[in-house]
Amino acid sequence: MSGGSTPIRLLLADDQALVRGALAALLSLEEDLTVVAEVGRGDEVVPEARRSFPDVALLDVEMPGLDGIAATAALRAALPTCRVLVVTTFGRPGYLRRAMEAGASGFVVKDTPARQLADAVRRVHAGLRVVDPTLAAETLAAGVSPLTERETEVLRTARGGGSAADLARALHLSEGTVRNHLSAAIGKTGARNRADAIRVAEQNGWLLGD
Amino acid sequence: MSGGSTPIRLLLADDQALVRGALAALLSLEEDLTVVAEVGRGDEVVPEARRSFPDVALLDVEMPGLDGIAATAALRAALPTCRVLVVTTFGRPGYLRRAMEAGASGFVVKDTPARQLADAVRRVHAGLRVVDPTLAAETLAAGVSPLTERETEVLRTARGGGSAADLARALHLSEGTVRNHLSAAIGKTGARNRADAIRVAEQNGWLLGD
DNA sequence: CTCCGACCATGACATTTGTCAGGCAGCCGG
DNA sequence: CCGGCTGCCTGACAAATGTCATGGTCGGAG
Repeated sequence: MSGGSTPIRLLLADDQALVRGALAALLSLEEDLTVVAEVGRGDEVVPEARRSFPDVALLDVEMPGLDGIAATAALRAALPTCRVLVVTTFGRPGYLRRAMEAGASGFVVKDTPARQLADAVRRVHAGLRVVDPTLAAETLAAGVSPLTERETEVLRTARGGGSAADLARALHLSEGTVRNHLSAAIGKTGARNRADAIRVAEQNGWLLGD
Repeated sequence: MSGGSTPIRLLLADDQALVRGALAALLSLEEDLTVVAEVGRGDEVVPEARRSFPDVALLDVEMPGLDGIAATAALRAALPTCRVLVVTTFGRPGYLRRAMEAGASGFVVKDTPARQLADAVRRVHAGLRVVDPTLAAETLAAGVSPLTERETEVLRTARGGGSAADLARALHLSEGTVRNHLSAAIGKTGARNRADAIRVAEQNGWLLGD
């Protein structure tokens, strides 16, 4: 399969060192793959990529510094020839959508069989797109976020657990306005209360952006 | 290090197939270690262990079927000679305490360096205990759960997101009583409201039991 | 036995939260 | 220009949530 040609150069980004190292070990077993860089933070992806010039970058979504989606966009801008394969724990529908919009070539969840990962890397490197079909269906079903910008912002701030008055102060709004945005979000998500709405929105990946 | 003696037999349990496979690849690089079984659910640990007789079991905490703590206890009861090393994503203070109480010999979080994992396995196999020192300190600081049995039960049920009336019906209590338990929990956790209290309790691993 | 403390349970009360109708600004198609 | 639409903001009202004082039960210490 690999012949004698140059191996595919990989960059790994995952905040859990153990997983990162384990993935490196797994992928290094393949003759046609070589891991040239590992980082543990999203904001280290581009600087490291500039040094090591990988062909494919495997990025986790949940990372400190910069999330995997933002890192994808930054990397695509800095090194357009480098393909991105997003490898994540949670198959949140919105994650897939955002990742593809940011320029990722593939999206794989961490409970896919280990043997398929190397193939996914090869396909991405060959210019193909790789997505979990089940997840793709869910993404289409869930659709794009129904939340308006303000609603999203309020929900995101509300994750901290503060009261409506706290949110109002943080966002420079009236307390009533905050409650109204929350109410709208509750209605749109089909939730029963504030906490529930936050859960639903998070599960669908609607709280990602800035 | 390994010489010519029999290698240490390992069982791996993690719900994320990719991580499981990657860990297997990582550990298989060591001459004195051999992975004899892999499972993706907590309730498969004991049956599989009865077949393959591992020397050390690496268990994740978050697993479907049976959580890693319960699996630890079950495995210790079924095969007392098999040591358990818990490998988890979250360094929740309560997790460590519960794991050790359940009979685990070691506790490692997934952002420890990959190279240390094999050593941890060897130490556990040799009868030593392995714990992340930072986490051990946090555990002592956080102390044992201050929540009473009922409070814990109410909080756990409240995770679903239902209203106080729903909880009252589910637990066969008066609505006022439910609110009172919640209020007590809020006070003890230092939280500002119900949702916040749930977060704090979860972070500390106080919501594990049945 | 009696007291004491811990836990559980309950209803009354104040605060917070969720809902609603309505006002304001921008934007688009006619 | 105008009506219709969407999103943002606000205050008033009803419903939920959180707090408190109180009483009941059980088990251990004195």
